[in-house]
Amino acid sequence: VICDGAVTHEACVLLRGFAFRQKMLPNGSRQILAFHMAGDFVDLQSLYLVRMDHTLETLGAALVGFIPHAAIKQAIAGSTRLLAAFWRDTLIDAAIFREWVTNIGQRSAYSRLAHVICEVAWRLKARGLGAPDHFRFPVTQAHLADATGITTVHVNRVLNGLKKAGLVKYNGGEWRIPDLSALEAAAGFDPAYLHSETLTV
Amino acid sequence: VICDGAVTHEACVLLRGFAFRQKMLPNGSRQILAFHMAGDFVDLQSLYLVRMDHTLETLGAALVGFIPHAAIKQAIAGSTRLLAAFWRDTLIDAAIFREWVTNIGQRSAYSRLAHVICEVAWRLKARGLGAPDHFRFPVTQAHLADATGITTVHVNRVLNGLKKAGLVKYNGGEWRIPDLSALEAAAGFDPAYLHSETLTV
DNA sequence: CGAACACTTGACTAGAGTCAATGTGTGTGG
DNA sequence: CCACACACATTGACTCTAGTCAAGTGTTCG
Repeated sequence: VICDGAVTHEACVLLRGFAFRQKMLPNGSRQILAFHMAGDFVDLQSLYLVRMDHTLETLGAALVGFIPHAAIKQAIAGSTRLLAAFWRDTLIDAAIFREWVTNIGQRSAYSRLAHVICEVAWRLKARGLGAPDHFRFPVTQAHLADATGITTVHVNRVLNGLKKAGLVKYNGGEWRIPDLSALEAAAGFDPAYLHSETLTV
Repeated sequence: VICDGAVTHEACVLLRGFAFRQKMLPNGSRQILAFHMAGDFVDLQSLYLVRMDHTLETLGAALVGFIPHAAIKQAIAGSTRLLAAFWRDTLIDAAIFREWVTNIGQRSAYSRLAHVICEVAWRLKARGLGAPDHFRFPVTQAHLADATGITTVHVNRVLNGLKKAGLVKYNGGEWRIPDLSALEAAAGFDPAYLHSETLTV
């Protein structure tokens, strides 16, 4: 959707489907920085960070809307509440990055994977997408590998471990989580960082 | 300075010294999320993310100022430029978190350490603190370990490797970098993510 | 049908962790 | 002023998690 290094004059919104942000390294490896789902104001940061420092890509078919920066700035100028909501949105993004740093830096491969799945489950739930224990999330194991900083081979093994432990079931992009709290325990997941508490605007 | 879970009504600024953000995990391990230096508006995010999801701590002696949220909001309401500058600041923080995710997720211990040191060197330079090849940065090896997601023992070994390669010299919080571009090469460092280009307010 | 892609599995390797001991400098109190 | 404690740094020996290499097995799709 938007490439690393690009200079943009409009922000984009994910209307349907999924997307993710990634950085490519000179040595060919890739780090996935975040996953996005329908309803995410994916690129608000471009408002003041005009040159992209990473790439935005969709995860399968998706519908993306673009809004000129000028229009957003005008809307913000007219509404303190809107400003607060938008700024807050970018701050939550940052909070999620912080949690990812922690996830990748401190947890075992097993917990890391569980954590990423928990996050997606929670965020989808918060948005009312999919059932509480069953949702669509079309990632390949290679995506999960690059998101967690482990290799695809190891993702495969660890994911099988999670499956054998009865914590997740997945099949072609369809995920089932029979017992979310058990998965959270395995992940060391604490949803506080998602800041989904009532807005204090 | 501010503890995880706390609810604040003022933001803080680092006037002198250094600080860092960290998350503690239930198992006792700790992840350092960012380092801050004199002049950083350390806690602007608290403006709209009132409950802290991590802890802010100083690195040795430091001077910290507090500004009530109400005062900031008032100032922002009166100046579009100020709003842009502040928002931008939090967005750069997020950009740095993204780079850290990449750093920890994809690079070797050797490059990771080099990368953290490069970042500090660049940010100090941008702010005119210390000489280009010589600065003060009072971290212990344990701090570096928790920042990069490796153990203190391994930090010690890797840091010795960097020292033997002639890339860094350090002594009780004093750092010397004889050849920054060589260190950058070892780190795979690209300063683009710091977004220090001229402000486009 | 065959190419491309995702997933799986096994065997081997290596980078980093763990455990444990020792060194070194600094500050404090008797 | 020395003894001691403490925090930080260093080193060695061993272990283990995760990476690498390589060979399959589906499965989809033109």
